[in-house]
Amino acid sequence: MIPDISPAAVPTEDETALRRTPSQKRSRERVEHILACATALIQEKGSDAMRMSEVAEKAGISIGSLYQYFPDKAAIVQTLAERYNAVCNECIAAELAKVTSLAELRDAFCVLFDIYYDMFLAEPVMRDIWSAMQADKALREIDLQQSRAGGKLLADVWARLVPDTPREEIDSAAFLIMHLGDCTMRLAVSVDRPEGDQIVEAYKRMIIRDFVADGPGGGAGLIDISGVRS
Amino acid sequence: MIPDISPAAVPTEDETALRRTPSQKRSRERVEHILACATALIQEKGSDAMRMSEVAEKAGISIGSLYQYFPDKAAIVQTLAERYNAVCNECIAAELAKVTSLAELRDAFCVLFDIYYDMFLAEPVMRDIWSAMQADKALREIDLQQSRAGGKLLADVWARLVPDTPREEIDSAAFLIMHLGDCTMRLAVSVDRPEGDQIVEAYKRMIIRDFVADGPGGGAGLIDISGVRS
DNA sequence: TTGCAAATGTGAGAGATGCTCATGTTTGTT
DNA sequence: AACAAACATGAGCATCTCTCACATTTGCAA
Repeated sequence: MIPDISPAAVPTEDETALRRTPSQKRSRERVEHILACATALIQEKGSDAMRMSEVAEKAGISIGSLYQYFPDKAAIVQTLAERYNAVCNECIAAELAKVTSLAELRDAFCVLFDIYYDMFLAEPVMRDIWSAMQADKALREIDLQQSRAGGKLLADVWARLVPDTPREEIDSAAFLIMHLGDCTMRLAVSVDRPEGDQIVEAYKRMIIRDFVADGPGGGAGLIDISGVRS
Repeated sequence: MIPDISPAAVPTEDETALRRTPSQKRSRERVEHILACATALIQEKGSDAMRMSEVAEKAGISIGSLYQYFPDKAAIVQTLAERYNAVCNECIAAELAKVTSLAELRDAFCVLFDIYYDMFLAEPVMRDIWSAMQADKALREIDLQQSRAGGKLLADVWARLVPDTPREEIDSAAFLIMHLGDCTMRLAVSVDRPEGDQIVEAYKRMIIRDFVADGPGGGAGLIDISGVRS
């Protein structure tokens, strides 16, 4: 049920963080191998404690070869992050593709966040990488872009279901929902299991209210509710 | 309106991160001075780029004296973070103290998040410190504790207003609300101004629905809503 | 097959930074 | 005045990221 998220499962797309695009087969495999070794080391001791010399040693290559492809340590983290993000976006797009009503949107979100939660639980490396990204200004930008990308997917669907709402408001609400979804998942996996489950459920309930078609402010609760002071 | 949040304004409380508790007046002042200089450097270039040698130089002391009081670089960040957190908790407590109804709770939250947002806008150092904390496992724990502390303040008030709700559910919902409030603020100050304002407003609307006394699921929306699949 | 340029591989070491420790100085107390 | 405890110092150790001059391999054309 959880999508395969291992580095090997997500082949080279953009890889904007690479220093040189490997053209020969040997070096293309090498890049994959480096990423796999780095992932293992991050899982073992965390990306902060992971040393570039260790990555090279584990991959059976020299430190110089490592830097041939990755301009710095952050580039490894960035590449892994982009691959994880791509997987997440595919999940989101797949789940939203079926939606044709607010009720379905509600259901899709429940499923989506369950998958998301399971992915985070199964892949501690994802958490570590996110932490590492927060410390670096350039990498933080990537995290924002990811929330924006997910938000756009949601906003496109949502806008069709509530056509009379200003697109700008939908956009920022969708952006916020996706970003806080991320935050919730990371919070949930940071605490012990039963509490983490409760937290995910609480977030789902919170968001779902904004997709409910009936009731006051129906379908646009997050976007426009009367009686709220600005 | 924004509380004074400069290091000097929040005198020594616990300072659990200090290596040695300064007993003489000279060294107590020195610790304050170190923190002030560190704050200035973080504001100038970020905590990651801040060098321990720079802190010592700016404070006019030797590198050895610096390490006399702070066991490592993270301890400086931690001390500043604890002080900021203390200020935030005082704000929360002050705002919640007046609350005697769900409607007042709703208003208190609007005010609280406005203050919070202004604080983040006025103090870029707070953002930087939070980023630095995320990269370090021990410091991340402090961030969680902060959300828990704020959540407890909220839960105590909330539990009185909806007495028939299981305390456990209130706790995790309150924890989540405070934590996501933090996340929202940091998101809001990471984007350009008008969008940041919209994001804060959207979060307030989202949370407020759960404090609204009338309407379906009134007063406990986040905690228990019928028809939600688990 | 041979020759050659481009691609790839190598690792010693330069440069930078967090932090220690042996030693010197100041403070408060008797 | 004498002494212990607190405080201050900075050269230097340990560690880590990343570079660069040089060696090797690959793909391809003659």
